[in-house]
Amino acid sequence: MVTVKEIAAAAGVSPSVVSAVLHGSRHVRMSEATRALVLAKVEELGYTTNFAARSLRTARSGVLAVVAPKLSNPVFTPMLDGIHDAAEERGYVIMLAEAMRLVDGSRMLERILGHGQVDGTILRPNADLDSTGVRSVLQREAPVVVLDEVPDRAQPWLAIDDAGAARVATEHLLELGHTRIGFLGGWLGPHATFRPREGFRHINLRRLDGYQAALRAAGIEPRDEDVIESDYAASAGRAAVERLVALRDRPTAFVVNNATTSVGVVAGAIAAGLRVPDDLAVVAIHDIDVLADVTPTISAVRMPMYELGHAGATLLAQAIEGETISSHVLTSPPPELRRRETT
Amino acid sequence: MVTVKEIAAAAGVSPSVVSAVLHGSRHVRMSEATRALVLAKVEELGYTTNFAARSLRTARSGVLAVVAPKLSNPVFTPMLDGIHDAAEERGYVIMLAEAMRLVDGSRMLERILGHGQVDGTILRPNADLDSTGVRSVLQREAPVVVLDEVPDRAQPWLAIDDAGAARVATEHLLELGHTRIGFLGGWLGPHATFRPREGFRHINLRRLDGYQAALRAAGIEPRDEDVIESDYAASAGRAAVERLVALRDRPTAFVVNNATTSVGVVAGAIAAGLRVPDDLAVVAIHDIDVLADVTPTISAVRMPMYELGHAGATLLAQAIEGETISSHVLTSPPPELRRRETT
DNA sequence: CTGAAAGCGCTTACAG
DNA sequence: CTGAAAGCGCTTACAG
Repeated sequence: MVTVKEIAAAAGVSPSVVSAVLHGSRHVRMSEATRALVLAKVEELGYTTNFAARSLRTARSGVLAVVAPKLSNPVFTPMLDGIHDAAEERGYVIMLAEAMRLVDGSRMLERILGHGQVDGTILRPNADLDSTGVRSVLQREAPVVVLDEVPDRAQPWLAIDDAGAARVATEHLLELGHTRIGFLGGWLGPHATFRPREGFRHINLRRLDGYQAALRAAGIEPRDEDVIESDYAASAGRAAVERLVALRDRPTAFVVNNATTSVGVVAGAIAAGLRVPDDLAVVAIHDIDVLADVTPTISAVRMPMYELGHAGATLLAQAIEGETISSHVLTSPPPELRRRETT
Repeated sequence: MVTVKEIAAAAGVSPSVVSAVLHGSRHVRMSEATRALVLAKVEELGYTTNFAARSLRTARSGVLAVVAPKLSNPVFTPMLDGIHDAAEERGYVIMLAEAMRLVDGSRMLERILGHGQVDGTILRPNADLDSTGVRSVLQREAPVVVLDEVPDRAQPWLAIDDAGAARVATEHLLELGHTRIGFLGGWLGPHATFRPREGFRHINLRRLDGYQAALRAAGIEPRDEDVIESDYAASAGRAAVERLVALRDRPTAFVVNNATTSVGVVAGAIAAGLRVPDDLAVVAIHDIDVLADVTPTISAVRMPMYELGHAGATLLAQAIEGETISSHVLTSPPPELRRRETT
C-alpha cells in the first residue's frame, strides 16, 4: 500500500505537509503549488488513508455502533435509515449488532464495542435484551445514546411520544363513536425487564398510559379486561381475536400496539366472520408500508422512527465531539393518524 | 486505558508473554502460574484490546462490509441475518452501507472500504446501484463476494437458483390447470445495468428463463405480452392488475417476481372485483412473513436468502483467510413452494 | 513557516 | 525458553 511517507518522498516534501494537505489543516501552511503537487501524487500513486493507523493515533475511529433487537421487524428499518443518513452527514460509518441474534456467550458485542473500535453506540433496548446485555453496553466509556427508553443511569436518551401516539389512536376511535375500546399487543408486565429511570415508564406502559388517559378524558373508565397482552407476531393478533369473538361482551375497536400484530388482528377478524370496521375497528401503533397495501388497508399512527434514528445518531455524534447535548422526547413531527379502511 | 504494557508490569512479565496469554499463542510458552497471574491482572485492571492497534499491526481488521441496495426490502433481512450469524461464528463483525441511501458524492463507501477498515466486502448489487458504484467496490484489493449476480470479473460470487424458483412457481400453476400464465414484476431491459459475466444473465432474466422453460416443457409457447415489467412496489402490482382487467384476453394466473409486489397484485385484483384464486391465481417469488398473515394468504416460493447470506459471509471469510473457494449456485435448500390461498 | 521526531498500542521476528 | 526491540502508518507537538 501507498503510505504518506511515499507520497511525501514522491512530492519532495515532508509527511507533515502531506498530512496537512490531506486534512486541509491550517496549522501547516504550504504554497498552492505544493498543495497541487501533493494532491497529484496522491492521485497518481493511488494513496488511501490507513484508517487503523489514523484511529490508533487520534483515538477516534469514526464508527458508530448500532445495537438493536432485530432488524427483521419492519418498524426498525426506518430508524436504521435515519441513523445511516445522519452518520453519513457527519462523516461516520455504522457497525451493526442485532442483539437478539447474538447467541449465548457471543463475543460479537465485546468485539464491536471494544476499545478503539467504535466512538459511540446507539442502543435500542427491548424486553428480550436481558439486563446483563444492556448493562454491558451501558457500561462502556464511549458515549451511548439510548433510543425509545429512558435509562436508569446518566446516559443520554431520546424517545418518541408513545403516550401521545396511543392517545391519538384512541381519540380517533372515540370520535368514530366507539365507547368500548381495547388495547391489544405487547407485554406490559414481567417481560418488560428493562428498568427505566425513576419517574419514567417502559415504552408499552407509556402507550397504555396514553390510551387510558384518552378514555378518561372522554369520561370512560378503562377496564383491565380490555387490555390484552401478546407478543408482536401477527399470529398473536390472530389468536387474540379468535379468543375475543367467543365473548358476548367485548370491545368494538382496538388500539393495536404494533403494526405486524394488526395484520393478524384484521385477518383473524375476517376469518371469524366479523366485518371490519363495522364489527371491529382497528388502529395500529406504527405505520409500515404493507398496511396501505393489504385488503382492507389498515389505519395506523405513524411514528417518527426515521427522525428518531436521525436525531439519535446526531446526538451521539455531538456527544462524541464534546458538544453538550440534552436528552428529550422528540416532539416534531408528532405521531400522525393515517386513516384507512379499518376505521 | 489499560495497555498490554501495564498488564505486563503488574504481572511482572514482558508484554510478549501477556500477548501470548491473550491469544493462546504456543510460540511463547509460560507456566500455568504465569498464565493465571496474567489473566488475573487482565480481569483486575479491566484490560480490553485496542483494536485499532491490533489492526495496524496485523493488517487485519476483523470487519466485513455489507453493501446492499436497501434494507427496507424485507427480502434482504434474512440475508443480513445469515451474514450476521456467519460473521459471528467466524469472529468477524459487520459494517453496513445501504447503497441506495448513499447520496451523490457520498464518501461513506470510500470510508468503509478504505484501506485498513474492512477485510472484505459482501456486495449485493442491483439495477439501481449504478455501474460506477459497483465498479468502485469491485476494484478494491480486499476480497469481494458478489451475491445474487455473476460478475464480469474474477470476483467470487454466489447465487441462488432463480430459474429454478420461477420454474417451481410456474409448474405449480400448470398443475392447477392454468394454461395462460403471466410473469409480472421487475425490470428486464435497460434498467438492469449490471453487466454479468459472459454466458450468465441478470437475476430477473434468469427468472424469466425458468418461467419460459416451464411453459415450453408443458407445450405452451410463451407470449411476450404476458410479461409485464414494473418496479417492486406493491402499488406497481396494483396498477398492473388494474390495466389487466380491462383486457378481454388475459392470463388467469401470474408468477409475481417479488413478494411486496404480490401483495399489491392481490389487493388490486380484489379491488377490481376479481375472485382470488378463481379469477386470478398468484404465486410470489420470495416468501416473507406477511404473506402468511394477509387475507387471502399468498402462495410463494421460498428462496434461501438466509442461507445465501450465511454461505456468502462464510465464503468471504475463507477468501480472507487464504482458503481456496469456489463460486457456485446454492442448490441446497432448493426453492420451495409454499401453497396458500391464492392458488 | 517547515521538517524531524516521537508515539499511539499492539504483535512478532529476533537476539540472548 | 524468555524478553527487548522494532515497526505497522498515521498525526501533531515541538524544535529549528
